[in-house]
Parts: sequence; C-alpha cells; structure tokens
Amino acid sequence: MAAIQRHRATRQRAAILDLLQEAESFLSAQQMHDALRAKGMKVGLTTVYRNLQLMTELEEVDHVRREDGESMYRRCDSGEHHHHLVCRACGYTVELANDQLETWAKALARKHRFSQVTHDLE
Amino acid sequence: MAAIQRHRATRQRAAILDLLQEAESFLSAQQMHDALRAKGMKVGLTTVYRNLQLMTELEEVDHVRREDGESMYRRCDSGEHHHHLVCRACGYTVELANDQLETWAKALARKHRFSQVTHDLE
DNA sequence: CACCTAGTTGCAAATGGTTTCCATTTGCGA
DNA sequence: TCGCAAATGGAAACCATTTGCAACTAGGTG
Repeated sequence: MAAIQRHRATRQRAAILDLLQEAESFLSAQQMHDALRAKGMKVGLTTVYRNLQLMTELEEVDHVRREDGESMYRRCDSGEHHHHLVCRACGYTVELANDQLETWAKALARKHRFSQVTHDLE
Repeated sequence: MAAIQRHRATRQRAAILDLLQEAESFLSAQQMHDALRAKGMKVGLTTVYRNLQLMTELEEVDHVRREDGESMYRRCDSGEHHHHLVCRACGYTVELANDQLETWAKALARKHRFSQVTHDLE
C-alpha cells in the first residue's frame, strides 16, 4: 500500500520465501515455523506471521482459509488473479487461470445488480 | 452424528432460529448474542454457539467464513446445494442455484484428475 | 401429577491461531 | 564507520470458539 517502502533482505525473510518456493501446496504459518526450526533455523513465530502478512499485501503469496479457519499461504507462479483446485486428502494444488469463470461471475453479478465483483473458489 | 437424537424445544433455541428467520443477511454468533440480549432475552453465548453448530450439522443453516475468519450463519430457504452472492458493503445476500457452475466444476475436476469435488464460491 | 433422566444451559476456564508490545538487533544508505 | 528506521522475537494480549462441569428442564413414563 505504501507508495515507497523499503524492505530489508533478512535471513528470516529469505528462509520463509525459500520454504514457500519449495512447497508444493499450501502451508500454515505454524507449519512453516516448525519446518524452519526443524531445519535448525532460529525464526520467531511472530516473524513468520509478519512476513506472511507483508508478502500477502505485496501479493507475493496467496492466502486462503481452510474450513476450520486457519490461514494457509502459498507462493504463486503468476501474479494474476486465479483460483485453486485443492485435494482435500493430500493438499495437492492446481492453479487455474479461468476466463470462463470470470465472465460468468460478471454476468451473474449484472443479473443481480451487483458491481465490483470479486470471488473465492476452491 | 448420533443416529437417534432427541432435540428439545427450548426458549433459547427458538429465539436463535427466529432471529435467523428474520435476518436478511449473514450473522455471526456474537452478533446474534448481542441482538438477543438487546431484546432482553437471557441467552448464553455458549448456547448460541452450540445451537448454531447443531443447526449447521442438521443443515438447517448455512455456514461461511468471512475474510477475517469469523464464522457467519444464515438460515437458508432451500436445503439444496447452492452459493451466495454477498455485497461487501451492506452484506445483502442473494442465493444461487447454479447448475452451470456444478457442471463446469466437474469438468474441470475431470480435466485435472480430481474426484469428489466440492467447492466454495462467494 | 410427580418422577426420572438425558438433553440443555451458562458461567468460567481453557484453547488455539494471530496480533501487539517493546526492548534489542541489524540491514544498509550516508 | 555511524545512525536510524526496519526487523526481530519472546511474552503478553486478543478474540472467536470450545470445553468442563454443576445446575436446570423438557417431556416421556408410571
């Protein structure tokens, strides 16, 4: 949001980004924290949360909520608007770039007199 | 879950259901609690949560999560699978019964070799 | 109608994810 | 090398939701 913002390159931030880079599915903040500690890195849970929040704002990672309300994060390949297909069993995820849905959503919104439609689909 | 379960008709349960009946949009457990107290009714917050949980299991109410993770509940007209169109400003909601989406979702799932697809769309 | 008992209630305390406080550390431009 | 704002992290605060438990009650039974 901030017009000009300087972000430093810290060991912790790099570690979190690396972890997300390797991950093949969504991870929760706590899972990342555990994984980092397991690797022997000293990173505070608070720091993980703060960086994920920052990266989400910068749109470097995607953020979705599980059914139980826990936040899950994932580094996305494209910076564009898209959806995910998530396996409930193993968490395997497929990214979707779907114009059809967009078109459909807009038409639907018009029909019901809504505007500025955004949507979530998992 | 229990095969045979007897549910009593209590003052509190009726009040919660009434409130949902009148509501024109989603309500959080806390909002309901406040509303009931405002009406002069003595209902414990715990009771509100427990009844909402029960009603959700019995599929008498729908349950969705707001962006911030808070649970919102609404009594639905139809007991069938459907989606909602929610106004981000006022909370006004439209229920959708959409076969097209279902079909699309299934085709998409097949394409990516998923099965037993469920989805959320708001 | 009085009784029984499992469903129900509600306060307090516990949970669990996430955020805030604040003192200390650390990038990094000058 | 200096200086300082950004960043860190452990503890405490937050807040929605859940659980423990003793008291209460709807509603079927004798």
